[in-house]
Amino acid sequence: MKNKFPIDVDNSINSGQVFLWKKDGADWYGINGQDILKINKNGIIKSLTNTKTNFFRKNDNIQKIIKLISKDQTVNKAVKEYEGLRIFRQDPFQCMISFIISSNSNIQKIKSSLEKITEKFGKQVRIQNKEFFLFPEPEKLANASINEIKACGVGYRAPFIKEAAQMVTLKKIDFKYLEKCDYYEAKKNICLVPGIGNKVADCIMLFSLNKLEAFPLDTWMIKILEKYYSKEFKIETKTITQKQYQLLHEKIVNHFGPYCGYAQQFLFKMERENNDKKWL
DNA sequence: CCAAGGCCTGAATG
DNA sequence: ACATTCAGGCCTT
Repeated sequence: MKNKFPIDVDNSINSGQVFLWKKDGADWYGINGQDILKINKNGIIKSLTNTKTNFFRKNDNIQKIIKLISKDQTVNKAVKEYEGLRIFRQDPFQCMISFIISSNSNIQKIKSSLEKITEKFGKQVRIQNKEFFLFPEPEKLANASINEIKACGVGYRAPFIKEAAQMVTLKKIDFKYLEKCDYYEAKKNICLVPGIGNKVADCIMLFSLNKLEAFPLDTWMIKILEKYYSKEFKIETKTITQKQYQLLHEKIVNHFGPYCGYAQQFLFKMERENNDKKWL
């Protein structure tokens, strides 16, 4: 049986949601927490450590989701252009650290920092004659010194990373719980971590905690809202304040529906590509 | 509640 | 060359 909605692997990987993926020939290899994933040219995903994974979010009814978000004409255009773009379900701890690092940075730099972190703190493994570094366990980063973390090029975010890892080891952040509770409760909790504000929290929730109503509002999305949605979502203030972010999000869920996170991913991809932004 | 400024870093820009 | 700007924000004042 052929999948009517195949995943566009290249575009999905190059859409700013994951950073530790490398292409080798026709195959992609990626680090996902303590797992190594391989996606072949036919789009078949496999865990090289034989771990159960739902990286491709196979429970999403993508047909229904795309139908719903495509009611919006701009999203509809983006969907047609990047049909196979998908949201992955990644390891929450890795996702959290990745997006703490992402703030006020750029994709190349995020990638380089994360690679250094895996090389310095992650377990080295050899599988299928290839070398990999897993993502470090929370304990490892929680016990690292600020300077060791800084050596990975993360700058002032180093103490955030350490403290975030500590909160995970101390169960002040419990990903299992955050997955179960609703969007608002999860957000309230995750924003207690230093270095995590509205935008980073939304990324973590959308990409790793199964919260498809998360709609990360970064500078690009604000530009998009101003460009295509100046009537629907009027931006009142110069900078997006806490209050503004909340109000905007409510209007956005109302407009795009409960799967607005997918809408965001399509819009973001489209606008970045239109501006010739590099992903690596 | 909002605006403004600082912040690590390194690639890109002038 | 060398200085300045900018990059998928956050936090403090």
